[in-house]
Amino acid sequence: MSTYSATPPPRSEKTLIDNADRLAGKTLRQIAYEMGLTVPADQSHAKGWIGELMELCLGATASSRPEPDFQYIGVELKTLPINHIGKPKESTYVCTVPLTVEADISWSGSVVKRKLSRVLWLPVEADASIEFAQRRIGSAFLWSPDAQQETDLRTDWQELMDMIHMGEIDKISSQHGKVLQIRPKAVNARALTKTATATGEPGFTLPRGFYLRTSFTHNLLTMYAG
DNA sequence: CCTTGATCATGC
DNA sequence: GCATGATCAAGG
Repeated sequence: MSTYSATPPPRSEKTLIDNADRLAGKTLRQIAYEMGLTVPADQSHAKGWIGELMELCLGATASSRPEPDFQYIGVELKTLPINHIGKPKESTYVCTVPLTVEADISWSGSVVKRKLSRVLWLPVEADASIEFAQRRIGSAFLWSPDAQQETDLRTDWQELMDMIHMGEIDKISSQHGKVLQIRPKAVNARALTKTATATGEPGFTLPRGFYLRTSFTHNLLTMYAG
């Protein structure tokens, strides 16, 4: 995505919020025009476009590294597609699931915890009845997990990672996990990656990702955007 | 209508 | 292939 001018990386949360506030109420078409870009005709071939546009507008820097989008202030950016009744339309991708056994892996050292420790949530209209370019950005809010959310996330993460370390990745379905689930995250269903196995021999399985359930992000909306 | 499993684009 | 940004689309 090339553009006239990317925003400099924010050095404070206030700067980030101020920048996000200036996007609120604007349509994708307006924002794209200001950035010297064109809105894709078909979102099915540009699934991550809104997120990438918002990264440019807000000065995200992490690129494709497993680090927070705003490196100086340790904040992750997540767009949140909202349907016609104000609920999240899709689950939220968090990060890739590590499938090989690694030393000293713990919740406190996990990528899931790091990424979710501080998040700028940016609601975006996503109802099918609204033309893609006419969809508006909503009011962003900064979030950190409260005690209950942290417990739920840690419990799910631990349970899922325990299964992986036991070589049981192929027993994990998307129904595991109260708030955090594991689902495929691959180029297609034939993709393979190395995984731990019960015998300790290397195995191969479909690459997976951690996702937040829509019930979880809906709760965030009611807590912060209500 | 919602969830699950599958998929699209991009940079290394 | 892996990690980022996610949504699509079939079936329950």
